[in-house]
Amino acid sequence: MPESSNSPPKSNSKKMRRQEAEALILSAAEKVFSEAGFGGATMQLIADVAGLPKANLHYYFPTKESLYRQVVQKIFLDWLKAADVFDHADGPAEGIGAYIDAKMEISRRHPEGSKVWASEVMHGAPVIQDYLETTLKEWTDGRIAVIERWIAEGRMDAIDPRHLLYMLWATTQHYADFGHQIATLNGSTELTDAQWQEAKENIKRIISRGIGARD
Amino acid sequence: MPESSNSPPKSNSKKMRRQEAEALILSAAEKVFSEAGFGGATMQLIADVAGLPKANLHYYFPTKESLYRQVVQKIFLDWLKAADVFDHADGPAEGIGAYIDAKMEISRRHPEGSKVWASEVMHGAPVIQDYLETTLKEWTDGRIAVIERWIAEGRMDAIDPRHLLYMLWATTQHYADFGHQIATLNGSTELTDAQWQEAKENIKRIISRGIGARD
DNA sequence: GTCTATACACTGATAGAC
DNA sequence: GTCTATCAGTGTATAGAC
Repeated sequence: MPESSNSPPKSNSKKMRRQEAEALILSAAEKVFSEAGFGGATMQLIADVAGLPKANLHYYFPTKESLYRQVVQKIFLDWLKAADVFDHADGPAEGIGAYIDAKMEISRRHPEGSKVWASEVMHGAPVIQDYLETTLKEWTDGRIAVIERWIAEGRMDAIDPRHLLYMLWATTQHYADFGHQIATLNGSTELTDAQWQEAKENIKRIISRGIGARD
Repeated sequence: MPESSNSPPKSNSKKMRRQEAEALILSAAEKVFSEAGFGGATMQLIADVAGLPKANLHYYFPTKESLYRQVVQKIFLDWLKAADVFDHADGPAEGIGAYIDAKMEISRRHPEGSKVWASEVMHGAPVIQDYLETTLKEWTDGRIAVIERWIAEGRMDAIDPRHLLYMLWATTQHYADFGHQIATLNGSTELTDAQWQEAKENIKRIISRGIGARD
């Protein structure tokens, strides 16, 4: 056995260290990109947050843009996965309610990702334009079909599904993207558990009644 | 009359030129800041868009940050002024409906301003934190009082005014801040007049019914 | 007031020792 | 694989001619 390239322990260990390093860098990058934007973020600052020398970042991610691209991709996939609750529901109040809960939980637990996504889209989606045109468009069309079925079945009013989805995205992501403004208006304090609960309940109630959900 | 500092024509002419130049620069800066973010924007690019040499920008605005500050301030004031329709209304459906119309019109006509504002808040409002704590807080408290009066008068359901306002801001500004995503999902075409009208009607209908407006 | 030329700092990226 | 030292390029800001 002259070949050692397949020896499991060493290979695994190497892969592990690489994955750990990449995850560490991606996490630091998400934080810095969300706070400073792509242009305002520096590789030096990301390296400092990750606790690594700057050159290591360029070893794992050749350019600043490639690092940013992976950050945005990771956010997009997490976000899509969490959105699947939409399908496992009988009617609009249940499905949309679960979707609001899921998205509000993301806004609360991972506001950085939401901000990076918002910033990317606001600047014309230079990096993830293809995702918008393919994956996001397909997901959206699928959800529109579900909503149209609910309408056809008389389970909710005849609301334009597209504008309903935009309202759901806007309202839930607002609590992440504009979290600083909300906290300031809240007496410069982060929302409490109870206030997050109130926010969810208010949104679900307004939208559920607003679309005439009857499930 | 040895003093000529008060001579109206010359003084006016000078002031006019200064105001014109400042307005030109502010307009170019708003555009560039909204497309590239504060960190991504360069004084050179703003100068090119304005059609002026770079040094002229520093003559009218000493630093990049001072220029950015004035852009954000201008947006904030325009936005506050347009929000006053809230008060000249008898009930929630009329007042909130007019507010939605006004904010959607801003999103449509001045999406750049909305994006700059969003970016500023997302990055922790480093420049306009004091506005959030004073002017915006006062405006918000005033509108909360109006909504609470409507609730007390039985003109709408007992919705938390704060979360209702956040929903209004989120939904209307989404059409500016995420306009690129919406256009992409619209077949890579900007929304037509009719689609903007549909958006407004859908939002007003969902929210008006969602809060049980009875005016 | 306006513009050209330039100073000075910083950034992304890399070379090369370990 | 990891890190120090460094380069080339670009950014803000200013000095000084006009």
